[in-house]
Amino acid sequence: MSKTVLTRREREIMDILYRRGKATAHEVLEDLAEPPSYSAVRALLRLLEERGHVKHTQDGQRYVYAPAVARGDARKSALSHLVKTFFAGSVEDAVAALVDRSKLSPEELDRLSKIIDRARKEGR
Amino acid sequence: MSKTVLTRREREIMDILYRRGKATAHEVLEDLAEPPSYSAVRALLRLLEERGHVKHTQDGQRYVYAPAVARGDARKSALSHLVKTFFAGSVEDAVAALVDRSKLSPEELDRLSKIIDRARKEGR
DNA sequence: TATCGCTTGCTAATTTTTTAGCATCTGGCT
DNA sequence: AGCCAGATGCTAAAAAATTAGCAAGCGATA
Repeated sequence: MSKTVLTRREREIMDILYRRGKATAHEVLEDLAEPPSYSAVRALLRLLEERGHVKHTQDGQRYVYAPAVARGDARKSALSHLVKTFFAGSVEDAVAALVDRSKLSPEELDRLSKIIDRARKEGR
Repeated sequence: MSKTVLTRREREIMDILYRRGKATAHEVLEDLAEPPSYSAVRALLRLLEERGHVKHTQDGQRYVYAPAVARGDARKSALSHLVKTFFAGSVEDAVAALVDRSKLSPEELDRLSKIIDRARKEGR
């Protein structure tokens, strides 16, 4: 398993890739808050690829980068880390914080109820 | 505003502090997966304090460190970052993933239903 | 074909992070 | 008093990350 702990810039770039799904070096550069040079971004992407965090496909003459691990898996591990770190492992508390903190529309709340009901059924 | 992006070690240490609430340098060292020297940990803690991420209180002759920003605020910002990055801003999707991914007991599911009901009432 | 605009590959230098080690202080114990 | 254990402060060295710059390839187009 490759090193899971990323450096600052690496983390920033991975986040952008997860947000966009995929991106060229230029697009990554655009999204960086305090952008370094274009060269620096390319170098980082190359490094990330070397370490297995990212893969690229060729589109015409340029590279399009995407996270190497599926969005779903990344979500799972990010969630589990967050729950462990900030909510002492309590999923319930985490959900509560999410729901409380954001103004959800009645429709969204209904859908959440459904999700919970479904979990209840699947559970037995 | 102090720099919000932490280095690798800094992030690791902050996570430990959030998990434990507070900790001495020794305790932080214990929890680190690939621990450096005790000196290194102390140096990092000092740095983190200097940059305002951490504060310490004195207990007898040793320092007890704790995150400088309240757990609640840290939760909020971690959640919001995660939702933005991995769920395209959809709180609903994030909650769904949390619920799906973890085996919750019927009691927990009931409590979640209540949380949602409450949000519904507060919403109008 | 000549050249412009875009790309990548690579290298080397700078900056930042990370680390260890030593000096020092304090409190308890013999 | 003298000594030990355990703590901090500080500094300098080592390692890693971050960056810029240059060489070179490719395709479009004048």
